[in-house]
Amino acid sequence: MRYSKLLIPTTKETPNDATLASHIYLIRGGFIQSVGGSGLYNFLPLGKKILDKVRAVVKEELDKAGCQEVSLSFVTPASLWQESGRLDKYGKELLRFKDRKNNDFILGPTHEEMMVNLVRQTVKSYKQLPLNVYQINLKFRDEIRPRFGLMRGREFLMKDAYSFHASTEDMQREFALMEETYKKIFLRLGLEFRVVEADSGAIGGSGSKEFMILADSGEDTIVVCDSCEYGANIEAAISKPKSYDANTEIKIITMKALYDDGESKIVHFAVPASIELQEVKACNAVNANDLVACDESATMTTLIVDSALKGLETLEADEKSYADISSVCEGDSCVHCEGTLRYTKGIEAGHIFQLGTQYSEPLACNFLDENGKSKPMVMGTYGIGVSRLLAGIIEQNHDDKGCIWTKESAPFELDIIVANAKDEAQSLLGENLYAKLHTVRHLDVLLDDRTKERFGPKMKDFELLGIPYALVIGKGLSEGKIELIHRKDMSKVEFTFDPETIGQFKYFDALAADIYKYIREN
RNA sequence: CGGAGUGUAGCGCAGUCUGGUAGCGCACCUGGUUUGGGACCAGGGGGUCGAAGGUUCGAGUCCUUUCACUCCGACCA
Repeated sequence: MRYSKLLIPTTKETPNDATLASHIYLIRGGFIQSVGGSGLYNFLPLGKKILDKVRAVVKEELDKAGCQEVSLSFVTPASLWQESGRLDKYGKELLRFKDRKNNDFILGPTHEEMMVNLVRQTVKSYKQLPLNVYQINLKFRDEIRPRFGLMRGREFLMKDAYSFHASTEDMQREFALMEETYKKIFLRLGLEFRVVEADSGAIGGSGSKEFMILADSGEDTIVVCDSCEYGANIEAAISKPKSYDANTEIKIITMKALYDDGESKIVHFAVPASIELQEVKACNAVNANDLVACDESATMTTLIVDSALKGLETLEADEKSYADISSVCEGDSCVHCEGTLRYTKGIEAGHIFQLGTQYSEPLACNFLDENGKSKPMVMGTYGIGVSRLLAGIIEQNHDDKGCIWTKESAPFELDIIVANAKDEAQSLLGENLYAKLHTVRHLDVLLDDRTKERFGPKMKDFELLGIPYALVIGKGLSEGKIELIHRKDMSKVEFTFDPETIGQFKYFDALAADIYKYIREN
């Protein structure tokens, strides 16, 4: 494509609300445009192109794994959510509205209900199972505080897959297959990532794993082992139990636990004084929806003691129990291999869950087994934040000049920069190499043929856009030299030819072949 | 929802304290010069100053109300 014809509104100035590299460069590179409303973005031509490429990678790998793509209605009747019981539970993130007949609707933040509804109407027999259906569609979550551009928008593109099985074993087999499939997707996109054990949160279920893109700007803290594969979100991380003696100083934390039905109760947690309480673990230990800070209370009715202290403390309470509620610290030992655990930051870009029958039971998504007996289907659910992946790729691949897209995500494979588009020889070579590489060899080439820009801005735009290679046709031309620049490290390779042959079409083919070969082999 | 802040041209900002013709940089348009690292000269277009109400001869500026957005905390792909 020709730069002169494309809508690529790059800017020199940074938008004032952007702090994260991905946010800054996606806006400055003209990939996306803020809509003004918070957490809402338009995708401009280049952003859309990248989104489609990333989406294609996701689709290809899922299809290879036997998943089937569908597309669910974005607007969801509220009655379905009433059925699953989530309408009241989900809270303000769920955007609700009415149509002209005063019927209630929501914009889907996730689509378990819709997908279960699809399947329960069409699948009746064990012979039709297993089934894994997915869609890559918009989601809307009315986030309390959207921020960081595509990292946490209110409207975002997500791949959500749902699998349906006749047995837990078969669901677990699919869960493992999805884990492998996700790894392939993340590898193809050129991401450095880690699969970690996670807390299931609002989606529910057990045995969930998160796919974390490693980046300092990540919002999640993850615990990783330096000698084995073990990794876990800090919310779910465990370490080798530490030993304490009776003299260990103990601290007690008082919190208020909130429950579904609006009830709440004061709970006390006891952990070694040197260790932090892990709130998510603590919350799970009392089966609460949420824990909030509250004033200290001397009367202990409900007490949860960290299991590491079992038998060592002398605390008394009406209701006393033990649970793992302590935070894993850096330097702790791995439960699997004696290695040392350390913290790192990650961006949650994928999450896979073993759901069981949590949705199939209330929504009566049943099938008849070999004995003609009706049973709820066993489900798994698997998500990838597709638009978030774009942000993640840039968080991991950028420098102070701009984006550095990975091979499968780059908006173009090559940027042919004609340094001075009014120079006839330069322009001629640019046009002909473009024809040879793009039209004949099907390399995805951007021809920077702009006559109004000089060399400087063209280089700046190349750096900002993060195209893997630039071919610079400029001053060296009269000596038979053109340069290929690697965006990643800005290193240069020269291609030479006899300057006498400039203008003779047949020689372009050999040059184009050299360049093509070089790009494909590096 | 708690705390802090900001709304003035497409973007980034000044002007508000002390009321008196709405400005600057970038971007954009025209002409010319330039052409390997965000060029230069000359000319030009673009604003209900977030909104509503009030005070005043006169409001971007003062008063009241309201809306939106951003940043820091608790939730999420």
